[in-house]
Amino acid sequence: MKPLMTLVDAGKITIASQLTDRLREAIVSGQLAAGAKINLERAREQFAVSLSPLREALARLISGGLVQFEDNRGYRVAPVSLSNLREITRLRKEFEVFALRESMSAGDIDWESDVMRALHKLNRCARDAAKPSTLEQWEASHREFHIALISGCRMPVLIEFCRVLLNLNDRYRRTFLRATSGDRKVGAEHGEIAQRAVARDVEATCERLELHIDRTGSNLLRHLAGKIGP
Amino acid sequence: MKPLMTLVDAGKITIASQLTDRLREAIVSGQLAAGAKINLERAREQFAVSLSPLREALARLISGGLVQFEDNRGYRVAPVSLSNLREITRLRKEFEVFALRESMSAGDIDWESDVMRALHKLNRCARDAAKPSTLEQWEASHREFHIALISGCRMPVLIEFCRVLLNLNDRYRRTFLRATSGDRKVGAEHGEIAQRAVARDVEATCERLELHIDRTGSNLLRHLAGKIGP
DNA sequence: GATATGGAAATAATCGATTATTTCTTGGTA
DNA sequence: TACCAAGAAATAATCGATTATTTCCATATC
Repeated sequence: MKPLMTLVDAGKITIASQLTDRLREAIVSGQLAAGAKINLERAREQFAVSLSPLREALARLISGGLVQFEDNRGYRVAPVSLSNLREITRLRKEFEVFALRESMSAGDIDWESDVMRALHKLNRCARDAAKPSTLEQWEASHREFHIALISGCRMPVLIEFCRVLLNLNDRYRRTFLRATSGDRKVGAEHGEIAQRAVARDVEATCERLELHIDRTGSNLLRHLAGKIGP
Repeated sequence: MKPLMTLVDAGKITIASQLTDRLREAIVSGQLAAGAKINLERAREQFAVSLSPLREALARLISGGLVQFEDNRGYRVAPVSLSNLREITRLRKEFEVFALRESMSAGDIDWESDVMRALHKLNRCARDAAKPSTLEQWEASHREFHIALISGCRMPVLIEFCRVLLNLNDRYRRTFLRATSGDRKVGAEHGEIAQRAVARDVEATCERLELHIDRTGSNLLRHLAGKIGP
């Protein structure tokens, strides 16, 4: 019996599960390059694990769209493309706005509180381009904020879909927009969306989220086109 | 070199990949009961495979929503519930209709042809309750038809999401509606949707697909409530 | 020169055995 | 009886070694 332990770490215990998180982070952060072949032997050494948990972790990442697989040819990091980024942006608008609308209709006080908590945490994250750990912290808080917004909808499958889209989107931002300074507008947008969401100002909130996703998506597309287009 | 082989089977070669398909089919067909724990040792024997490909196949199925996993407690078949079925129906309406609308806007002649081909194949499937293989064939054709409808949208991520929802939905139908006779109305609905889709009669098509999903969903809900409710 | 062929090296896939963790059972105690 | 602890059995997780497949390269052939 180790109930305290369980409560304290509450996290992934097995190698395969830890590795799943580490690999996802490595891909989303751009540490593992888009489109790159994943050599099992080298990955095994790099992450200091054995083959079985490595394969299991990679298998789990396939349907998140971050890893591709082909029989007898192994695993590779999913490539990036303009069309993929366009689709992700389009789907985020469709799915997240739908989920947010549901949240405002079904969310209770706990949901409202979670949104405000996530907003506060996000606002308190100081991004210091010199310290990568602060960037990672901001990314985590940012993802949590967007998930918190839609978590009132009580649709676990939908939330999971949105989480997948957020991961895919974050990879583009972290890989191709790394140096960007904190873009003042974004912070203000988050605050306004959160405020109006808990106030159940449905149409205005949805409109603003859609605009927010669109604006950040277009910004990303511009940068990406500059890097892989010409 | 085996180019002919590759062309002929064009399919899954490794044990892990074949097993992924077999396990998905076993779950969707109800052969593996919803909510049931998956004992690795017994599964290993039942499917006559070794542990590594078994774990890898199960890992791949997690994010399709058919398999759940917990560290050190292993894998289990995802449970069914009224709320889960309600969510799936809701999401299918939202996303399949969205994808169909896009298809009608972006689909080319190949898309139209695929739709008509899938419709024809589906119509030619005679369901004989005495012959399970005919039921399986119908299921495959039915899934293919719904995928063909939305495949014109050119959004691979969205198509994959819809495929996941279709799998989840099919499990409910195959598990809780097995004995149902061919329900005449459904066949007519498919035909009408396909015809109007290729005619780009956007609003009428979307309306009918939404109704189709809603009707089959409600029917399922009724049956399911009768079996697990009281 | 382009293309095919054979074999070696690299890599992926699988297996059987071992280790770690959980679950079950039994016996003790308040 | 209800609760707890210790040991045993069952099960999950991991490892190292083996097998199968692909990729690469040198050579031969047209």
